[in-house]
Amino acid sequence: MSDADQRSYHHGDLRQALLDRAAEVIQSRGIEALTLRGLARDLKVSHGAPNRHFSCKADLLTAIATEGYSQLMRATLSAANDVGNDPWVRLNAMGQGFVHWALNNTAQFNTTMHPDLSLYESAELKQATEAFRLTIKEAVAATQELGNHSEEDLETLNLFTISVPMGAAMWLTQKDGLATHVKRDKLVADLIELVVPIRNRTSSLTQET
Amino acid sequence: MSDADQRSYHHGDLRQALLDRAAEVIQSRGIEALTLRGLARDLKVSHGAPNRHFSCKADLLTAIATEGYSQLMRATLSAANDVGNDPWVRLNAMGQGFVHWALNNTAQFNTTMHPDLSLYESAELKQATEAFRLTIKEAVAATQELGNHSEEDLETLNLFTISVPMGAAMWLTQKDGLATHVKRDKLVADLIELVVPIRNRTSSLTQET
DNA sequence: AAACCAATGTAGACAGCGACTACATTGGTC
DNA sequence: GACCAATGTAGTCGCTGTCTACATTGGTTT
Repeated sequence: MSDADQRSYHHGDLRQALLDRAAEVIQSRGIEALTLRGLARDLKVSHGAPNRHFSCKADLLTAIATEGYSQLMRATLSAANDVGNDPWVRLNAMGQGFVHWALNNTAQFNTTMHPDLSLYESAELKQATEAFRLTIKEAVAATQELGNHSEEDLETLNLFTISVPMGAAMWLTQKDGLATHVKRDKLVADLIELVVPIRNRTSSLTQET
Repeated sequence: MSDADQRSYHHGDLRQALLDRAAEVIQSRGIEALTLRGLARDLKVSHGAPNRHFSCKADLLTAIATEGYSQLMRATLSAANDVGNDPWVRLNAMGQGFVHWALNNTAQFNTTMHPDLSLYESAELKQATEAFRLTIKEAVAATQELGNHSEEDLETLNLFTISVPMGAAMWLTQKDGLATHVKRDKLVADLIELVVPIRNRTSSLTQET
């Protein structure tokens, strides 16, 4: 027996191990092929062990989705904070951050957006979803106050701004997606530029005066 | 026994009946809750009957998705043909047609975009997907030739144009989506206007001269 | 009209799965 | 050291997908 097999009766962090392994399975064989018993086999625990952490399969998927929205929010906010205080530049970065997170975490992204989960009515997932939406909405509102599509209804502008990264992520994460891997970063940058233009422009902070 | 029960040994059109019932089940209980045996029970046929038309569950979902892309293409082309020959006006109508089809056929839309299906590698689905993409791409190219974002790469512009309806459909078809039912049509129209503006503008066909 | 046959339905079997139960082991707390 | 909640194990049940053998049908060929 190798050292790896010398586990104690308790796994230690089975919950996180299940989440991690689930993402791998979804990535390679799809959400439908994910089974709690399969995860248990992969992690060398009994078939009932996963139920101690997730009451059912939908509960596991919901946990992945909740974490997905949380990571998505962190990724977008992190991208914004990397580029300073200009609301336009920040919003642009957030759009790119959204798409890049989706492309780098395909399985989690797909699970996060799985339409079945809204039927499960999880309070945690709902909260995470709302928190993310609010983050985007505030960023959009900040640019609108500076004159970005100032004549548009905020709801419309918000939907527009969030639809482009979402739609792009949907198309690009598909197999045989619309773009090759090489030019992906430039494509994403050019795409978001069409929604939140920041090139050939002095800082809005100076324009603001 | 009622007349409805006086069926012959053969169903008549079990395949289409399965597809229709599947959409209903997905709508009300989600893709994960869809079972071939459940469909068989609902349609009063034996549990093995669905296998004569769909070799497995993935095959059924793929058929729904294939039909979904086909309907999506017809819906967008139909919307374009309703508004004449101006490429901008047509593309605008196609965007709205996309979103409206998704909102009116939520279950089919969700199934059509199900990420698992790309793992199944169906030739028919691939063909339907490509046909739809080509339809959009040609419409985008037609507007670009008339000067719509003429400086942009066609691939970027295509992704932009198709991402907005896709992203909007994803958000709006979710439970607790971003918009209420009443203002939905106006919201969609305003949204697409941001991507393919046609208001306050004379016909591009006259501008073309 | 009778024979034929591919399409389509039925019935049974099997392994795998989700979900539940009773029981076992652990580590921390009084 | 006793206790106990958290966590893992093992067994069971009904349901599912999928396969196989068999039954029924309608259309085609002769």
